[in-house]
Amino acid sequence: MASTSPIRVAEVLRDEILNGALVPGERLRQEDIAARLGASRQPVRDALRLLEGDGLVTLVANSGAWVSKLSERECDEAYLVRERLEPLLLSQSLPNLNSEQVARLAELVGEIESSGDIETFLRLDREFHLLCYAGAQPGMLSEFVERIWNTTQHYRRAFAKLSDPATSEITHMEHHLILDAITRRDSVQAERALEGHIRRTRVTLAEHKELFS
Amino acid sequence: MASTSPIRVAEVLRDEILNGALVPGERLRQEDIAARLGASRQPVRDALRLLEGDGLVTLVANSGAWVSKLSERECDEAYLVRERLEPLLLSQSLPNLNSEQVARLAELVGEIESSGDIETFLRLDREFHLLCYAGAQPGMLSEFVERIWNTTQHYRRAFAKLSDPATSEITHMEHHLILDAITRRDSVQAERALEGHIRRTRVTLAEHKELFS
DNA sequence: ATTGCGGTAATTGGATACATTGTTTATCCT
DNA sequence: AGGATAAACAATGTATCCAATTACCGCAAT
Repeated sequence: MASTSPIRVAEVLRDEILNGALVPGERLRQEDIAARLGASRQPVRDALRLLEGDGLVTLVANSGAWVSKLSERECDEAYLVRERLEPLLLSQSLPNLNSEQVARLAELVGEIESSGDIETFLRLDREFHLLCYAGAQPGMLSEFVERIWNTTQHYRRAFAKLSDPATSEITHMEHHLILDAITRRDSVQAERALEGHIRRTRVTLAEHKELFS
Repeated sequence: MASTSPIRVAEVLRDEILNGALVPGERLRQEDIAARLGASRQPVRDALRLLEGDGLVTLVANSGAWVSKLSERECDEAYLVRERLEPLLLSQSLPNLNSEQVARLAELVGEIESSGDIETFLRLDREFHLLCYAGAQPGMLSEFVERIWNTTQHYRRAFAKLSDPATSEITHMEHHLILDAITRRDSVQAERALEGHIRRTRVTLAEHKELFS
């Protein structure tokens, strides 16, 4: 079954939002997108509604569409929610993670540590965290978590750009601790390590108000 | 600023889904809705996308739209997420709840206890819980919570229909305990009482697999 | 120089017609 | 009678056009 135009258009726009080609606050004109992606305006409108549902686009009736921005408060809230939901998702995933997945997680921890540029770090970091959750059944919980990852992507990129080496070192240690608990199948410890990692990131992020100008 | 057709159509459909006029699994034909609500098909499609974003409608490309169903597992997951998120939301709300709101909560606890029919109970119960959160800033967290309340509405109705008096008595006591902690502005206790209430509901719900036939 | 108002242009909203896809029904063959 | 295939039908997807709304620009008044 081929996917319909709105879904394809939404995927292109979502990728562009996540990779930084489209930035928060940027205007999205239906006609521009339609011309660029070779569709008519109707499917583009449909696609924008899909992305609105994902929190990535803000539609204003009779005015237009914009890539969504997050205020500092909203970003802090996103991290508070992550602290609550991701350990739960990890606990659901852990019993079902197979040995290949755990081996890949170990590789990722190493690769993240030696990653040289921001984009590689972001990609690997995302892969690590989402792979931790891969053993869980798809559903509302994983949708919420993915939604938060997507809506905070821009701010994680900006944050990574100004992180100092000491903070990066802490991040790497935290990843090791999460991995260790996963490897030992210690769900309680894995949840605690993950919650602490997210909380420490939130607190560190709160020291950089200039990200939200 | 008058709201546009898709938003109005979505509101009507959302109300019908929440009040039980439309039930999970029911087919939603674009032409039927368009004729019934006096719009053309385009705004109806838009509205269905909006409701899809809310989790209330399931769209299948080239096939159609249905009121979403929840499996037993999904419903359990929704309650697990509630256990994590609603105490957080309550903690954000509590400092800002004013005395009128707290007085209304006290009224509601009484009204819920003396409610005679299922629909009144559902309405008041919902009002109680959402009013507990009214002091929090709108954002992702409150959107997630509202989304869960809406997607589980049908199952809460079905559950309320077969609840025995002993379970109802426990529910009323739990409401009292939540109210007491709120009245005293004891955030830690309020969160605990709420988490326990939700968890006990989840566990009780899990004993009724027939709800998910 | 600033503010307010009116008109116009740009863009979005919605209706309608045609295209496409999936399901159902009818027909043919074994 | 049962299965396979083709045609018809129903519903969704998309293109196009007209309607409606908002934002912007220019001009006049203070």
